[in-house]
Amino acid sequence: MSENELSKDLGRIHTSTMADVIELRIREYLKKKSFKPGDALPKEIELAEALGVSRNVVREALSRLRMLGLIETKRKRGMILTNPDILGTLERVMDPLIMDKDTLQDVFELRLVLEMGLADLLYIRKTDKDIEELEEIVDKEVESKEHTFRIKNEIAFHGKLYEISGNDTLKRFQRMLMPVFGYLMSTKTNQKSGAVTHKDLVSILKNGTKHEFREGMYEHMLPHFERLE
Amino acid sequence: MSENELSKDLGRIHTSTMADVIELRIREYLKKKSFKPGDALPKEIELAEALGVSRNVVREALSRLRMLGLIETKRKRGMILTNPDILGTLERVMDPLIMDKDTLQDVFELRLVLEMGLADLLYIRKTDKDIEELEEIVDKEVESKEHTFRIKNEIAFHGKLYEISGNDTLKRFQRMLMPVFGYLMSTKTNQKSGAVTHKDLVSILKNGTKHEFREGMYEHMLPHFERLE
DNA sequence: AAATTTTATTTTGTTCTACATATTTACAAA
DNA sequence: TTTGTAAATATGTAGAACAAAATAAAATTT
Repeated sequence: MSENELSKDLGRIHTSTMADVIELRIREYLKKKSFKPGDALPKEIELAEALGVSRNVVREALSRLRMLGLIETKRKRGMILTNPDILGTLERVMDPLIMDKDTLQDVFELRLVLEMGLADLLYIRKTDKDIEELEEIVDKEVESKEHTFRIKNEIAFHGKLYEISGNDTLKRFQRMLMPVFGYLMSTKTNQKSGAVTHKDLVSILKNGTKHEFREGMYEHMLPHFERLE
Repeated sequence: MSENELSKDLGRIHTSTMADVIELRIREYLKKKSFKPGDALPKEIELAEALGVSRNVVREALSRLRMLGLIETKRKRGMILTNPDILGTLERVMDPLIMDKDTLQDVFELRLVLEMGLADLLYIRKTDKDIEELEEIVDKEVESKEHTFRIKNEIAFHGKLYEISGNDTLKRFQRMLMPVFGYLMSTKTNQKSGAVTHKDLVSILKNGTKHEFREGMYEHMLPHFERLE
């Protein structure tokens, strides 16, 4: 692996392809001209000629922007700028099996941070109906001790919390983080959960203070936090 | 805008292009065959033939995967799967000027959640040197009351907090959220900050408890939280 | 004159061919 | 064993061509 060492020391040369360049140029162009959603972009041929590349290259770049949700194209009408789906691309790459170890750990911690920071939104937006639904979820917990059920229930409980937050982006984000979290859990031996149970958390959310909830959540997550350093 | 209303009610028809389909198919293929980073992909022509489309379409799809950091290609060696840069694409679309209102609000709240959930990591990882650096930052605050300086300083302070968290992904994520936050701040009239200052927070982080820090951060952010509902 | 149908036009979507370029592989030479 | 050279090969880029869809314009009917 001395070759790898060497390339690390020298720094890999990064010969970017035309599509890379053009993608950037177009994005810069849109920003510079302060395009807003709904505005029409130049035609493919115009872009190709203006940039001095083939239509093929332009299309590869545009294909990327289309994936990002930055633009939409209609057969004859041309292309228009659109509100991007900011999490759409994240979903494509958030796969624990292909992520490097450090990022995996980062995402694990990110989830803990989110969970701990959720309390304020919850206490602003929780309703009686939400509490009822949470109670339903935790009531089912005592019924089964089966492993697969426990996981499902874990997901249901925490998922519901994010739902209560009333923040769709946050909720979707959490749904993406879940597989990563689950993957790491499955690789680690010690899986015991904290002293504070889901049932306890619901009880606090119903009658306790925000501060108590935060402390409870911390205790609930304690085994995870204790592993950090 | 009744047309827009109508299309919203009916649900937009989603005529996906070949590149969309092929991109998905290739991603599914990689997952199904459980490709790992370093594994070589089939050649472009092989993919094109196997999928029954032109090489061009395949290239548009591959161009997307290349942008996601999922694959890397070398001139003759072919393509290999790589550890994707999970935040790379987020950076491309996290622009307050083109995001829709709801997402903007979601991201605003997301930042509050992160900030509130940060305490645990901070208390696990803070060092004396970190505290010193924070003190340096807040010391500069009293010097100038200029608007641009205040913003810069705000960024420096909160940025340093994320740095202390020792989580690169989190830090990078925060850096992306910053412009969104800044944009929303500039549009809102009431910009007064909380009763707890940066200086107070540093003092707590130095000598106080985790719990006190959380309460302090909440007070610091109070004007933002009060706007929520 | 207004409404409808037909035709023409335009722009993206897709395919195909061709060639340039870089890099591996194999082989030859020092 | 190392270095240099040539052949092979996969990707990168270009260009032409046509299909398909949606608009705009023209022609027709009412």
